[in-house]
Amino acid sequence: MTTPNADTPVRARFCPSPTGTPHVGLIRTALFNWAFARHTGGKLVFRIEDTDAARDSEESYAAILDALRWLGIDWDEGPEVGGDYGPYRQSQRKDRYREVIAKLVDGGELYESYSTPDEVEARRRAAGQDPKLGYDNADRDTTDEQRAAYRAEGRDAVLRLRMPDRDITFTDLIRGEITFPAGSVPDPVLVRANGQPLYTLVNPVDDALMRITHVLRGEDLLPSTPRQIALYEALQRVGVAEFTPHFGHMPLVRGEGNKKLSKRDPESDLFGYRTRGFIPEGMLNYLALLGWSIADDRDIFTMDEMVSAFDIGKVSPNPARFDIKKAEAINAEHLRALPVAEFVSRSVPYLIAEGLLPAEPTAEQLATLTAVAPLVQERVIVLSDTAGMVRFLFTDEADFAPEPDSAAKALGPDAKPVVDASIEALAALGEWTTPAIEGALKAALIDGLGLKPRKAFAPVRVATTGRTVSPPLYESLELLGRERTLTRLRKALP
RNA sequence: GGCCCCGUCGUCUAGCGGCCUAGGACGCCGCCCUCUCAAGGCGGUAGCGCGGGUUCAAAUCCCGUCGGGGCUACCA
Repeated sequence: MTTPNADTPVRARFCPSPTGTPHVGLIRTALFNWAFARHTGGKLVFRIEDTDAARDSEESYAAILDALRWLGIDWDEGPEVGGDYGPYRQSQRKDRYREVIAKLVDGGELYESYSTPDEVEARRRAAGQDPKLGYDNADRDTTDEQRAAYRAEGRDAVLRLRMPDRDITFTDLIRGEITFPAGSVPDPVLVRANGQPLYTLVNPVDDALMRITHVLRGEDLLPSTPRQIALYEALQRVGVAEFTPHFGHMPLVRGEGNKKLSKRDPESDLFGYRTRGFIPEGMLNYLALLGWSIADDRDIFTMDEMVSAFDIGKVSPNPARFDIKKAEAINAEHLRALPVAEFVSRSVPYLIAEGLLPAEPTAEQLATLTAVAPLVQERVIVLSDTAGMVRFLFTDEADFAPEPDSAAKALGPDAKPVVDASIEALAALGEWTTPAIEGALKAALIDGLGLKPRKAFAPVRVATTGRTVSPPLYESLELLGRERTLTRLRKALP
């Protein structure tokens, strides 16, 4: 088979069909194509495969663009950026398909098939075979007379590609040599009876017209490769394609229970992660780990690092399980690596969503947030966690109340002496600073009441921050201010 | 059923014939640090599916077997 010359510039592509919300497996495919294109200095072509009007939606199309832009996966040709091989939405390429179909028909590469699915199944059963075997190539040699008879009956024909009568072998970029025996792939339908081209036709045709050199896609498409190779060869014979691209089949992303992560599975929803506060750096880094590794002793890296190190040949052929714990750990690492100002600005939308901040936070609110940010940054794994950590700073006294579980643990009757002593010590405090607060509380509770630190600070923490888990106590109190601290301590116990 | 792919700790992986009494990461457990929780540090747990070959030597090569997965539409 004719493959691209080694010096042909790389043209990879990402071609989702806009059905449903973006799936993490789909994004992983986009990421690897992107990294491959960037690493090789080639182009990434982005094409929308919207040939199924019944399933495609404009919302889904917009969601895919949103997803790629959020993640920073950019494309060189495609929707909204244009390019020399457009249009890049298949729904706008109908005329091209018509031309190609005509060439294939003229070249004798396609044949009319009048068998209905029911008839094929009946023939399989009659022959004692499993209907799952699919089409039986029965119409390959239909005569002109027979065709005329079918048409006279009012039947319409689909157009099928005649599969070559030989083994089809290709070298997969990830898996090595793969061979499909002759006769194991039935002649595929390329054009519907109503004249509409199918994915089986338009996907390879567009790859050919767009001069795609490398097809990197999910392993689920591996079985369709032989018929695509056969089509490429036909396209070359009729002068539409110059070569058959290289193929690389990436391992599937699995969910619980070893099955392919389904679109229906909430775990597969990319935007679910964004809503929780995964950041692009963390999401991408984790997705990259699903089948690829940058080194044997490191798994945290930036996309620049990925691009310079990426090698499609080093992608693992094994299916990978989407592990939320690991994803969270990776995200947390990237979150901690953010400059404080960046952490703050990325947290704000989540705090607004939680109702802790108004749509237009004041300078004072932002200053408070910036002050606690370093304390919370290393305690959260997703940005939405920030809300729980800073709620105590952005809640009015009238609305403030410790979380019931925490109150039950730390604000029982035996907390009274602690709270009273704390109020007394803090009210008398000269300067309201972290060291002063620490000194006052330790003197009053540890030295004064003779309590263990663990016992001493829990009531104060819960009374003022509302939770047993909070940013460091003295710093939190300093930020809260003396008046609010004392108010909360006084209201802490009935 | 047919065709194809895959098989190293629970999970993701490194490993491409000797550097492996198998390395890293997440998880989990313990210790240290400590005002809570994290972070950080230290330590631990746990794996080459099985059986044959080839070889002086196999996680690495070959065959078989078992197991898992994918595809099998006039969807993409």
